[in-house]
Amino acid sequence: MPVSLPKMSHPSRRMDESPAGVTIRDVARVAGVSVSTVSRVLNGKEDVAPETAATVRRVIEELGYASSLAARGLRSRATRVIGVIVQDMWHPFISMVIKGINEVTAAREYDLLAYAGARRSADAQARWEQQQVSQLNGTVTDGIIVVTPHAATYRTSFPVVAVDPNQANTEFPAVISTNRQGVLEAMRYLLALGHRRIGFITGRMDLRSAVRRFDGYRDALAEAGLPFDPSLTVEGDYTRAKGFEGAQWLLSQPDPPTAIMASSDDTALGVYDAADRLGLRIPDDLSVIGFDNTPTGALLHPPLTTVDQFIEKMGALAATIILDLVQGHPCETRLHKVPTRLVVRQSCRAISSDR
Amino acid sequence: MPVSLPKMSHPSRRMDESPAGVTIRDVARVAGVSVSTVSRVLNGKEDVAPETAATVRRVIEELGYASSLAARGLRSRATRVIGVIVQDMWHPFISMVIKGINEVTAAREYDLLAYAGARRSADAQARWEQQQVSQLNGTVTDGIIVVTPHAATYRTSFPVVAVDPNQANTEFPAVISTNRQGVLEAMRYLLALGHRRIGFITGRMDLRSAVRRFDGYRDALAEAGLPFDPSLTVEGDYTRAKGFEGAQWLLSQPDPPTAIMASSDDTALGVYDAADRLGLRIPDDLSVIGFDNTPTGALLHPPLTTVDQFIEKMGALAATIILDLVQGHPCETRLHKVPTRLVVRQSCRAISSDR
DNA sequence: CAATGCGCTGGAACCGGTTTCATCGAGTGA
DNA sequence: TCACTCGATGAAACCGGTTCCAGCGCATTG
Repeated sequence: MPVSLPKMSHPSRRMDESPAGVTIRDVARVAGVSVSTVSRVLNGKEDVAPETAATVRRVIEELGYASSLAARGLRSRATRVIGVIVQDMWHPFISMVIKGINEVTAAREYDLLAYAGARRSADAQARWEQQQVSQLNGTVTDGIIVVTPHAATYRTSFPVVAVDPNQANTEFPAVISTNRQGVLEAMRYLLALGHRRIGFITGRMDLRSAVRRFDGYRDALAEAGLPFDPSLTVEGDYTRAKGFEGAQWLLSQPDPPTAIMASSDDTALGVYDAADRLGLRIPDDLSVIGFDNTPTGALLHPPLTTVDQFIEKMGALAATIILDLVQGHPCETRLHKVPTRLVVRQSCRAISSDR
Repeated sequence: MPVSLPKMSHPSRRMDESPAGVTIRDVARVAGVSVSTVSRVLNGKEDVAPETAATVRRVIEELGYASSLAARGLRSRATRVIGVIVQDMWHPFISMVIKGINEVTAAREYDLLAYAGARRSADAQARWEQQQVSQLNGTVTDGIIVVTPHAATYRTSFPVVAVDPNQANTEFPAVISTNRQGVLEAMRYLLALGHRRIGFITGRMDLRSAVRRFDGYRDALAEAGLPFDPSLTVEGDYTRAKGFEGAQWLLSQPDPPTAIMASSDDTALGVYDAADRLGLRIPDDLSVIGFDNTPTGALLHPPLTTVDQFIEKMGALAATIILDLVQGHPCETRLHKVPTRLVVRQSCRAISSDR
């Protein structure tokens, strides 16, 4: 080993500062082998002498070395990482999707990386989303799952799957739930209980899911031969506050509804608030159905009847698809629908026959 | 432009496949400039002719180019990304911490990247955590916030902050809440209401936070001159199920407690379950206090009195610290405490004087 | 008119890994 | 003994960017 090498390297690595931590070259130097050999040991290649491998492994342990994710992915197109691009990591829906994703990725020994950007204007969001996909992929992740409400109309050269996208026809595979069908079944249940005046509070109508749920409401009325009464529908945005507002308006009309179909559990929560404020008892004076089946719904008094859209299952399905895609199996179908199911609890009651 | 270049590049980039998407070299070639110039435009350097910059920007737009996060971070030590290392991204506590972090990072125009690993054995977890910190840093992120219950005793050369760490003395700055003080104040409240037999359900006792809360319980008793009765304490693990079990055991004792201090809101939820099962009414027959102030606590019947530990604020504080660290401002104090506050709702009642 | 300065640009080194290719030494069969 | 094979290893190219440095053309100045 030349004398000049330590002289050059020590001052710059030990004394001054080590901004990048310990690198593969440090390991190679200490172990007295080349970087190639260290790399081979790291990746478990066959043709390394056992005792050499042992030495290298010991040095790696001593120095606390870990290979840089970025540098690795740069050359060899295979990090074992799946990326998820979201807006709000803490939102219950997204949180549950991520949980579902993680269960699948963890089982197949992939790591999970969720990316949330600094808040931007609404129109910049779509471009940003595409940017992130490009930024992460080809370098940091093997495939990406997009869970933002914004469109996904651009094309990419690497695996991407969308969960609950805004557009119906995306360029890449999408996982959605049967929004229309879910509301349809909930409505049939209410109609079977004898309800005829059923109020509806919409979701964020710029989102496709909200539109489809509204479709389900109207289709159910048509199916039952009831007219669509616009005064029984108010616009919401999936939030509790809007649910409260909307329900209060609906229930203070001259001929108020006997049941309210809410577009989300949060919205249903707002309906509970309004009923409480107006002195109405659920389900005696008012039947309520939500949508999502979030954990809190079961805790309400009375427990909320709701449409389960199996959010975790959507995430799990998206993860399965992306992993198949990553491993080269092409995806046959573009649109994957996860069926919804009505969860009957105690927030609805059959209407008395005197009406 | 030589004829051979397009001939060489087209088949390999357009026809066959483009695994890496469009690179900076593609942009340079199409725009007729060097990669250096494209890089300068990307980073908004001054000394580029306006018309050249405009051309490059147009080409970037046309090709939908986005620079690779990994490659960029490799050379220039500055991605505007903060990393968060967690176990379960969907856990309410962690979810709220992330929300708090994101509010600060977004305001200062940093992106956020949460990393969750494939599930590993408990002992492998600590090593894994250190691995991830090394993997991400120096390449992908500028600084890292660790939000895992596991220790954090290793040393690093780059900015790391821990939230609610298991160990009291970590190598790097930590953000914790005043667990002992929080229970202490809750207990004073119960004692002021006249309760003398107060049950306690612990958290996961391998976690420091649980130990400190237990300390608060005993200190409050000592302060009031009451003896510590071991039969009034049962071990839990922060979950609803254990809360149910523990409360059921406590309440079926010969001389049951009139109030139960639960180590978490989830645990308190289990206490509600047990009370319901045993036909006890809250707060008439039993007073309950939780810890955390999760959103669901306010939805319970009756609304849960609990100790707010300002989880979001903990995240925000951690983010502030890490950003200061990243920007070179050294951190004066090691341990940052976020004070707790008692949130009084309707799950407690003054005990009748006949006892 | 030559020298200097300046705005702009391209070439090349570099970041930390992986991968291909070449080399070296030992064992083996003719 | 020599050519050949084969396992183990090191040197160098490469991934996609950034940044340092040199060079070019042109205007200014002594």
